[in-house]
Amino acid sequence: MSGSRISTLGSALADPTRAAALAALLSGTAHTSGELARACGVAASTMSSHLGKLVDSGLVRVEAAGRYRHYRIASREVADLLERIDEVDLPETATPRRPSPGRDLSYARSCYDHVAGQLGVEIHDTFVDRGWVELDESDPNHHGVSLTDAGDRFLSQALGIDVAALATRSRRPMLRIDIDWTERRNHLAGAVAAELMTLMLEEKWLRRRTDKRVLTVSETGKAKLAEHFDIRV
Amino acid sequence: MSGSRISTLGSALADPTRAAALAALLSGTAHTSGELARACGVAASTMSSHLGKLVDSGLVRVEAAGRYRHYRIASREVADLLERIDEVDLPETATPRRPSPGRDLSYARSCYDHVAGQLGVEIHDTFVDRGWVELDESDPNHHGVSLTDAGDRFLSQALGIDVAALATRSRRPMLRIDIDWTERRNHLAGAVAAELMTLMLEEKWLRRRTDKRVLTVSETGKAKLAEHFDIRV
DNA sequence: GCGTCATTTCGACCCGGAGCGAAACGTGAG
DNA sequence: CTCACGTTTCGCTCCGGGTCGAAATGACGC
Repeated sequence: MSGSRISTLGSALADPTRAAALAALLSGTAHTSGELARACGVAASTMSSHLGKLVDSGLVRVEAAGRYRHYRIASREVADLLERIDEVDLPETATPRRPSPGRDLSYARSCYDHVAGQLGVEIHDTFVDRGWVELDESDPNHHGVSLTDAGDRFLSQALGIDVAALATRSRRPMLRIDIDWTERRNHLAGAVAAELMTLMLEEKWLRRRTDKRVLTVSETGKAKLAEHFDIRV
Repeated sequence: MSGSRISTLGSALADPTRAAALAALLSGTAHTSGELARACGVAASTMSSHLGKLVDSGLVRVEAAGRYRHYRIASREVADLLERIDEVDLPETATPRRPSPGRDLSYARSCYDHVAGQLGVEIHDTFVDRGWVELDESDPNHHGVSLTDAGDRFLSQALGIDVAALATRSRRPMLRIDIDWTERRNHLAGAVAAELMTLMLEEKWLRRRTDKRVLTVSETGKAKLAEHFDIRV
């Protein structure tokens, strides 16, 4: 039955060490087996065993690279799922009141290759409010989100992102919306969102912290976010 | 770290018996401890232990009812998450080619309280194609989906569903879209979708099979689906 | 070829937890 | 009150799997 699928995936997620490895990989960057072993505080052999299970389960994919092996999350779909699991609201969990330490840590973070967290939500809202995105009805079977002319203009003139060029060199969807309807917190994903985060990192608006998923906003970033998105950090 | 949340939830899902119990509960109806024990083929004491863990994890909620105790999925959000986990495409899993036995079994099924599966997708597509739903921009902080006048008219005239009355007696969102962007398969959820499925069951368009999640389309249903939604089963 | 280094495989240990039956608890019926 | 029945708790067994160190494998550089 379908239940066995759930338990199989659940088993893969059940171990704290594997979950820590996945959390590290959720930054979107690949890591070697040794890096992950050190990061999670276990022996290399232990991490090797865990990574084997994660690969078998289909959550993680591995590429040979000389004498190293690079592990990464298998797909954006998997990354999205893991983020959703990480954020789902479990009613009975006595809600450990995470506003205190949680606010700063979760204000901005990366989800695979795009910006999520509160900052991701605010960027999304700006795109919607200013009419830079619209529901794409052109193809009846493709209820996606597409960039408006105004959105395209903003990206090229203000940020120097050439969406047309991006489309030619990347086959993935240009723009998606990762949605959490129950929380009414959406953020942008897809190639454009990935490019946007890359730019923010390269231009040093954002910096990765030691925990690779957490992003901090620099002084430059505060100014730029206010200038371009009217976001006050 | 956030990883521990994932592993906690993973542990709750890791056991096949617990997964089977969750699958049974995903039909949206409540079940007693004994029913679930028989359905999953384990002793009552074993199921009691599993249900205790599921309640502790926040996935399941329980209500005392005389000398019975009714267990149900904790929230729609949890049901949505479980459905997503159940359907996520794990690349390396050697994709067991599910079209053969999967097609019939998954054509129509219930997800908590609304119709999902291929039929759910087709109903959603009809609502979109005919302009019965639209992106709700009225409240800038509420990027939901709302029924258009045409949609409201269809529901009341063709099916006798009074959306205004529904809104007064139910505080939950009238309409949501459960989205799987990567698969481009969306289906309708929310109070209206729940009411729609209830009507289809009462009017015997659909019938629950022994596996409570699976729905079969009756002859009446085929005619009605063709008439109202132009869906050929 | 040989040493080095990252990684995986093997063997041994041990703890968590899934399973059952029996007994205890709680509620409803007579 | 007492019995019947659904459910939970307890005590127990047993298996799976997470952990490590040691040894084997595979690549690179000299």
